[in-house]
Amino acid sequence: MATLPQAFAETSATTGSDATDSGPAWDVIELLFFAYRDFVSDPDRILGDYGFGRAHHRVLHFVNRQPGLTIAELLDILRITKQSLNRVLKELVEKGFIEQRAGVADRRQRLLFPTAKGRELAVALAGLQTERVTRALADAGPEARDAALRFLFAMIDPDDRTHVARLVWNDATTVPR
Amino acid sequence: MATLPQAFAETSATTGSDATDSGPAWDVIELLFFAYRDFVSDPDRILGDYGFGRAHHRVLHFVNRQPGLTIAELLDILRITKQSLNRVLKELVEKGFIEQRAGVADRRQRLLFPTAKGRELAVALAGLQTERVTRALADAGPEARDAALRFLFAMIDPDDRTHVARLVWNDATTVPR
DNA sequence: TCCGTTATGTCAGCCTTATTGACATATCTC
DNA sequence: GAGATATGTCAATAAGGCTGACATAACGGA
Repeated sequence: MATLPQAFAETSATTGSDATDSGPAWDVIELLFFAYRDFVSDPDRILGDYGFGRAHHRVLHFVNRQPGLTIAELLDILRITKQSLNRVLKELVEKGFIEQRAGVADRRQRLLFPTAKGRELAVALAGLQTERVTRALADAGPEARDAALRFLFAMIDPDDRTHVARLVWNDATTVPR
Repeated sequence: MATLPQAFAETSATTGSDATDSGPAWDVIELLFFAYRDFVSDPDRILGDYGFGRAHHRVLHFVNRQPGLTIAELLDILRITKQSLNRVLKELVEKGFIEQRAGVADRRQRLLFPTAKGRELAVALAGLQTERVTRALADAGPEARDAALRFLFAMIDPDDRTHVARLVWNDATTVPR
């Protein structure tokens, strides 16, 4: 299991796990920064080969995970403007990684689906990140997994948690209604 | 304590905590995305008032945490080019949030220090993020804290962990050598 | 059927944050 | 004194975001 520096244990023991107002949580803030910095850096090389960036990755990821996703749902997940989304989405469609189909019940909607090529790339990218995650979980000890997931989930805006929970844990694909 | 959806418990029970190659770790990947998305969004409003962006936040944060930081060290932490750093750093200096002093032993170095104003802003921004972190840790249960920290630490590139550990847990300020 | 609303697309312009490449200056070290 | 190092700077470019305005098609209720 991962060994943390002595100073870590001290801080941990001193402040305990209570949420006393003992100043900023520098350690958590910084570890989140560094963890995320390295986490998103993995896919970069592959993405470069296709002329894609991180924005494309995010779009492809969620379309792959929720086939039939609408533009509006995607905008809500990514929290960007439709103009920004449209640029990267257009490129993903042009290069054959994502397909659009008109909604069945509501034909104004454009439902987004990954192509075979799109699924492949999405899974390859997720694979890279999974390597890091898996190694980290192994490193952090068996009991860390649930705790880490609970922590990450609790970091999300309360209003959004139901929505996120549905995205993350419902395998049910978003099918044209 | 935070209640996770039924599906979470099922996945958790099914896959256990072993690192069997059971496909991409979609849940961890996505929770990291959502947690970080909301985590960095908190300071945005305040930053806007000063005409600053997230890049300024990162620079100010680490200078405040490591007074006497050199340009080279900052570049290594942020993983950006010196040109990118210089733009935001210049603005932070011009607006009186950061001061530069020549190194004592090596006068080529520019040591970076926060001003009183700089410390205030850095602490205010960290305070916002600490609120979220504290609430999340409380939500996730007392035993989650150490596990979450171990997980985040283990997500960092192995080569970088010693360096990060020094930054995060050594309270010793980086003093002009 | 008509009308207001909704889902999406698009044009134009702008900002922030990053990049590469080239070159300059001061200082350190041998 | 010579080469390496720490930093600064100019110029051009790209990626990814933004606001605002306007267009189109389809939905849905009166």
